[in-house]
Order: sequence, then structure tokens, then C-alpha cells
Amino acid sequence: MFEWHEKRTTTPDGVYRVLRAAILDGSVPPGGQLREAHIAADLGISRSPLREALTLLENEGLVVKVPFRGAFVAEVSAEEVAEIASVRLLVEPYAGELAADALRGAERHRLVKATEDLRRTTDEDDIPASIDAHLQFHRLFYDLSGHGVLRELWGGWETKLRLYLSVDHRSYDDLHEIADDHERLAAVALEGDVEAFRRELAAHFQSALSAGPPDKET
Amino acid sequence: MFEWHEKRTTTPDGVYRVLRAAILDGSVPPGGQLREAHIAADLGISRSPLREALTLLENEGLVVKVPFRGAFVAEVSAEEVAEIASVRLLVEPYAGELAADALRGAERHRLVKATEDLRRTTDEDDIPASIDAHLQFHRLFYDLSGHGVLRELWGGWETKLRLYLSVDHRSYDDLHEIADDHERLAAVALEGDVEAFRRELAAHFQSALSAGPPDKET
DNA sequence: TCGTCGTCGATTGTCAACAATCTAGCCATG
DNA sequence: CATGGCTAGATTGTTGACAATCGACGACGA
Repeated sequence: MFEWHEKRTTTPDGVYRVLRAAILDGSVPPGGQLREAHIAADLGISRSPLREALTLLENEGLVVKVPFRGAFVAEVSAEEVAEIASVRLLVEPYAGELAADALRGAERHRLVKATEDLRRTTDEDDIPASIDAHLQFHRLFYDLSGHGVLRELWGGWETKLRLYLSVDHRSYDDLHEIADDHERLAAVALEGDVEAFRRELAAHFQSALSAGPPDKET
Repeated sequence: MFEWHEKRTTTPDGVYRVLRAAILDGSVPPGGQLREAHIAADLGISRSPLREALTLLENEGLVVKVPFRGAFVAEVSAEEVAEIASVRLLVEPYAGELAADALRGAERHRLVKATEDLRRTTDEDDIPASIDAHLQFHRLFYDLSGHGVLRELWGGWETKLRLYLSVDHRSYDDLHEIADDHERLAAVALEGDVEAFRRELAAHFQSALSAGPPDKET
């Protein structure tokens, strides 16, 4: 039922990665229950390391544990994504500013590659790959900012965003527009124009979210 | 060696709170090792829930676990505090803006109380209480912002800041100045002047950090 | 027929023992 | 005397079994 067939993880926190991958791949649907005994048996390990991995995932916000009820994969709401976007609008331009030197210099090829990947995957309508490329693009600024807290911040958001995007493809109505957005973002980032970066980012969120939430169901 | 004598926590995540309190109280110095068997015996519980609590604390950044070596309480560096400050400078004014309505309205008394607490505790040179009041003051903006992600952000920072402040009192050379800073902060927050808030906050960090790091030891 | 209560099965939380690993001290050796 | 390997103790990681709790099914009574 899971897909660790290749890596055959031993026990430490590789379990964590396996579960995370399974959740993000959609092998376990949001709201679905994660039964410890079953998973532990499948992975050929005991429940202790599994519980540890579940605790990790709970802190990351990917699963919700209810006492004596079990662990369920979280459902990321459009509201939460919007909240994350509102904070990203504040910090991501700063990350871009800090990363500007690296982007213009030795690491420029990574930005170019990320942009090209996003363009190619959207052209091919390869949604999963485009999500990867999309997240990789934004991650770049945090990675190259040389700012540990910023990097940590993005790490906490990326999984949630990936889960949301994997489930909810509505925001991907117009893939080409997304590629356009990011080419403009890359351009202003290279220029080092923080304010323009913020504007482009806001526009990007606008187009993504406007396509987005249909109507509240909860 | 620990101080759960009052609450007599059973087992769930109360262990987590006990350990956290012990670390923040300085009962276990930064860098000190947390031996599972010993702690479990002291608390009268097994190692399983204890390990879970340690995992929680590791994610929170309060302890660092090295495989087969043990768990050690983290040492928060001045650099990390500075990084947190640089991000707070971006998001805290936003939190204040979102909280402005509540602060001017029904929840105004909480801001007044926090400001008074900070003034009183600094006047009395009660350092631990002033740290509480100080953190409580800033937390207020995040709490009242009605923004889940912002609140979560602050929650992740507060423990680290508290640990840093508990150990490193250098930034508390001039307690009165800190009280002054926050009275100005409260004033501009009530006015709803975001840019002024940002300036006051920057000045606050400036005065705190300039007093701060003596010289690198790591 | 509907509501309530008790029991059963399933699942999570906890415990104590076993295996794997690391550090410290000692002894032999160059 | 310094250095290398080795053994012993301590500590963490893992396992399987036991206890506590919850939800659901079914019987009973109004």
C-alpha cells in the first residue's frame, strides 16, 4: 500500500520520508487514517520508530493526531495557503534581496534552470513535475539567502503547499501564465529590485488564488 | 533534579511541558545532556513517552539529538536571534496592523496590562518576570492578529528567544530603556501607523543587540 | 419503532526487556 | 613515554507484549 519498495529504509527517520512521500504522492488521501500497526507491518518495523515519524509529521502539519483515535493526514485549507501567501509576500522579497548577489553570480544557472524547468513542464502539461519546478523556483531564494531562519520558514511551508497543490489543481488552470509570472520574477530578482519583486509576487498570488477556492465546505 | 513536584504530570505531552520548563528555567544548562533513563525514572514514567517529548522539543529547536549519542539542550546563538529579529522586522508590523482593531477595541486592556507589567518588572529589576512580560508584549500582536500562520511563527520563536534571554542577560543592561521602547511601540500600534511601528521595532532591536554579543566563542 | 445501555472488537498509549552503538579506561607495543 | 587496539560500562534504538480507551453493533425496554 505504500511505496518504499526501492529504498528499503531501515528505521531512523527514513520512515518519516517514506510516509511524507506517500502522503504527498496522494497514496493516502487527505483525511485518511494512518493505522500504526498496519503501516509498521508493511514497512517491516516496529511501532516505536513509526510513532516517532508520525510525531515529526504532526509537527510539520502534515498529519493530525487525535488521542486514542489515531493519526489522520491533514487537509490544508485554502485559507491557510492564503495566510502563508500573505506572509511570503513580506519575507520572500527580503530573501530575494539577500540572494541577489548569489543569483547574479555563481548560482545564476540554478535560477535559469528552475525557470526553464517550470516553462518546460507547464508546456507539457506535466502537473506533478510543474509543481516540483514551481516549488523549487521559490525555494531557491530562501536557499541562497544564506539566512537560516528564512530557509527553515520555507521548509515548513513547502510540504503544506505541495500537499495543497497536489490535491487542489484548481489554481493551475492557466499553467502558461504561471511560467510567465516566474520569468518576470526571475528578471526582477536579477535586477535586485525588491519592490518590483514584491509586486510581481503579489500578482502571482493574485492570479493563483483568484482561480482557486470554489466555496467553503467546512 | 527536575521540578514536576507540583503538577505530577501523568504521561501524554505534559512531559513535554515539564522538560520545556526545566530547560527554560535553567535547571538543565545549555549543552547539558538529557539522559533518557534517568529522566524517565525521575518522572516515574517509561522511556516511550519521554522519547516522544524529546522529539517534540527537538522540532521546536530546544534540544538537539545526535544518533546514539543522546539529546542535548540547544545553545541559541546570537546570530540566530539576530536572524529571527530580521524576520520579525518584516512580519511583526504586519501583525500589529492586523491586530490594530482589536487593540483599539475590546482587547486594549491586554496591551495596557502588558506594557504596565513590563514597566513594573523592569523597575523592580525582576529579570525573569521582565522576560515574561517582554515576550508576552510581543506575543500579543501575533495573538490578536487573527492570523494562524503568524501566531505559529511566533510560537516557534518565543521559546528560542526565552532560552536565549534566560542565559544571556547582556541584552538587558538597560532595563528602563526597554520599557521605554515598548511604551512607544504600544503607542504607535494604537495609532495604527505601520511604518512607525517598524521604525520603533528596529530601534528596539538595535538597542538590544548592540548591548549584546561580546565576541564569538564558537 | 425508536432510544438507551452494555459488550465486543479494534486501535492507540505505555511498559519492560533486548540489541546496537558509542565513550572511556586499560593494557600491550613500538 | 606515546600510541594503538581492545574490553567494559553506559546509553540510545528497537522490539514485542500489556493496558487503556474509543466507536460500533446488537439486545433490551418503553
